[in-house]
Amino acid sequence: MQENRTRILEAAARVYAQHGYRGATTRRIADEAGVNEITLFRHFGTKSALLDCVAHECGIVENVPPLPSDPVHPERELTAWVQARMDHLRSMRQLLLQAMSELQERPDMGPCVGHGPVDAANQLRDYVVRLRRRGLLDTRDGTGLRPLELNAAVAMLMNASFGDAISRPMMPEMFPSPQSKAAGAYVRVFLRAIGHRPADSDLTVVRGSEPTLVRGATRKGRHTPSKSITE
Amino acid sequence: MQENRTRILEAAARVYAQHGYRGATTRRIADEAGVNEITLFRHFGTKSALLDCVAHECGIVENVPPLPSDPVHPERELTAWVQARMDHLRSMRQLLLQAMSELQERPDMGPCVGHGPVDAANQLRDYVVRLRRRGLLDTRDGTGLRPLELNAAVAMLMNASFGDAISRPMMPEMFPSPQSKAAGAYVRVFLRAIGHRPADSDLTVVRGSEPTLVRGATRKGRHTPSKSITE
DNA sequence: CTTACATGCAAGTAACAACTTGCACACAAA
DNA sequence: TTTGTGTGCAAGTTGTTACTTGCATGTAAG
Repeated sequence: MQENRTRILEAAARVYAQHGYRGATTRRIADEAGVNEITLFRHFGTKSALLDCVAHECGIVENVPPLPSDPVHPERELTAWVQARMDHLRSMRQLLLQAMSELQERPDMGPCVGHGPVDAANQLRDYVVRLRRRGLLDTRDGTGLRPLELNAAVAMLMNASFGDAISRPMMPEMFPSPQSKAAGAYVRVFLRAIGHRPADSDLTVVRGSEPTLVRGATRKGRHTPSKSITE
Repeated sequence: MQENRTRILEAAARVYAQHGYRGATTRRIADEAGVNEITLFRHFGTKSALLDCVAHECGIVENVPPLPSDPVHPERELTAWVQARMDHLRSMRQLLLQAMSELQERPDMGPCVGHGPVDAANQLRDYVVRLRRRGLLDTRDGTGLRPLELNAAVAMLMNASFGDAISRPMMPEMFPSPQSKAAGAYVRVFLRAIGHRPADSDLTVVRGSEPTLVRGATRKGRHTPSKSITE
């Protein structure tokens, strides 16, 4: 019967997200949980122990489906992935902000911001490498991006989704609207930046009279197929 | 002789940036300022009044030089601009984090995060419009970016610089290294995404055998010269 | 010199936060 | 029934915070 324990943990996460460490008083947490303040101490001993538990149990959510190991339709796949990540980030917005602002003073909440973003960036980098191996990227000399720029592009897409999820509520004018189309727009900009050349099956989607990129020299860039983009 | 007043204000800004509103106790601020705690009250009355002053006087810094109204060398100009913005953001990192995390609970510090980023985004948008008017962007049908994607590209560059300045210390693996080359990399990715076609004078810089983008159809996109990219 | 003002120091108040202790009640397993 | 466990309630302790009052000091202008 540790129903109360989880109630307290969830309440603590909510209160912490809204008020920060110092503002998350034991009284407020107990009230939010609908539990006596003493019960809280009997379960967790101290306030910091309680918030440590919160930090360690909030990082395990991360139910964003991974990018496919076999790229078929990059725009569709990336858009779904970015959208899922943004939804997830939005749901943790306040908690992330608090954890980030207090990370220096109180590294306990570190696991909360944790490795999620870093893992996601690595995932995206690997995906781009796969795209390149499949010849889906334009890699002509003088045109193909060098590792530095590819990493920059990855960072830009990650920061776009992160910043959109975190900052849009406080400065909506800065972000593309409507919000529902932002993820797709970020992905299209990203693909264009890394020189994505749609496969033949995708060319039917193109609306204009001319294809998006110059044809020919199609499989020329294959000379460095196994090179990672980590410099 | 209001030397003490400014000393208190600066100390309050530092302490607030490090500890947040609740953690910025009057005692800590007074100690940091090397001033008796009572002096603080005699000057500002209350703690919240003091921090209000901090919020209103911290927004007036913003010494980032504007983008040139007459684009000549976009990569160079944008890189300098982005670099200056990142330096500025880095210097306000902790203060921004605190203000953002507490903005819901205590909008007093709102002026601190304020309109800086929004203004910068508008500046960048205007700059892109000028680039397009000058025919420096590839605007062929099916290739040129629609307003949604242009806004997305702008948001991505803004968020890249913001996220780099704010988040790099806590997750360095996510960002292109070395840090000193990040701004330039973001700008190159951005320019590539919005279809920047270097002017003839810039073509000498291109290292490869082929020019970056297809020539011809040079001034074709001029049919909508005055259209803003705000949809 | 005197007046005014800014500051420092000592002491205290009222509120609140993190806990503790002691006792009582309910309920379930032994 | 007994025993243990989880919970609630009342009250109190200890420390901190925001803020006040009263008084003494230095210093610069009149």
